[in-house]
Amino acid sequence: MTNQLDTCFAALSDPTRRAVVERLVSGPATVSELHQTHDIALPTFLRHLKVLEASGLVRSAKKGRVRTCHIEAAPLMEIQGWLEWQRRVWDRRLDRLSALASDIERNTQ
Amino acid sequence: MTNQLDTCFAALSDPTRRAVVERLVSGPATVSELHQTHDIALPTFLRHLKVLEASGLVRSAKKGRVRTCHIEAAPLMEIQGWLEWQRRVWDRRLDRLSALASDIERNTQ
DNA sequence: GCAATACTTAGCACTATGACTAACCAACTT
DNA sequence: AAGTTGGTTAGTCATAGTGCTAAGTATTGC
Repeated sequence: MTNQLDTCFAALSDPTRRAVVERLVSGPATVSELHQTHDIALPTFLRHLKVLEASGLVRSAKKGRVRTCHIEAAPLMEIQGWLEWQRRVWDRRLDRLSALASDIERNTQ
Repeated sequence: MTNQLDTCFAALSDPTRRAVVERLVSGPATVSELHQTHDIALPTFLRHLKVLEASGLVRSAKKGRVRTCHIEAAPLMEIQGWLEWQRRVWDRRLDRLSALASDIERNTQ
């Protein structure tokens, strides 16, 4: 069961790939444009792009000999959703704890 | 430069480890409690816990022979922050695009 | 003190990841 | 048509990650 969250989190665990995402949120770019700012061999960089595509975070299309990449919002939102869920549970727990604390305070007065 | 984001995203890319986080947001638990619900060998499971600790997402303390784990909110918030940042840039871009679209519409009328 | 409990360490196997080079293909340019 | 550009494939290497078993340590309970 290889989840979308699995591959997305994995994709974002690499600084090169996060940099690509950071670039793509402000608009599409070609492979060479993206590659320019990274000091690694092109084939290596391409593998990073493939990881991003496999995760669904990035899509691309080839026109002539140029491949243009753009970001896909949905997977990012899925991650946000997961985090939001954790935060909610966490917050509820803190609430319970502080409620408990005031209870104790009241009873000891 | 091994970033906190690197290790946190990597930690969360594994379903076993995400399950641990999901469990810990609702309160601390011991190693065996956490292990119970996972069908893997204890040493293997312990390595997952170590990955979580190394990332800063989980802290633990040993009392007697029992180790109790709890979650740390800060790293989760750092991830949320990064995502939020991407979303903001992305949204701004969409705004610019739709503004451009209405400009064109106006000019062609 | 002996046994059970709760981890912990060490070591092995296998797969996956991230880097490289070399060579290749396909589409523009001149 | 020949060369340049933009991307791709294939193959190698080293390291890191995930699973296991077996054996060890340190508390706790009887």
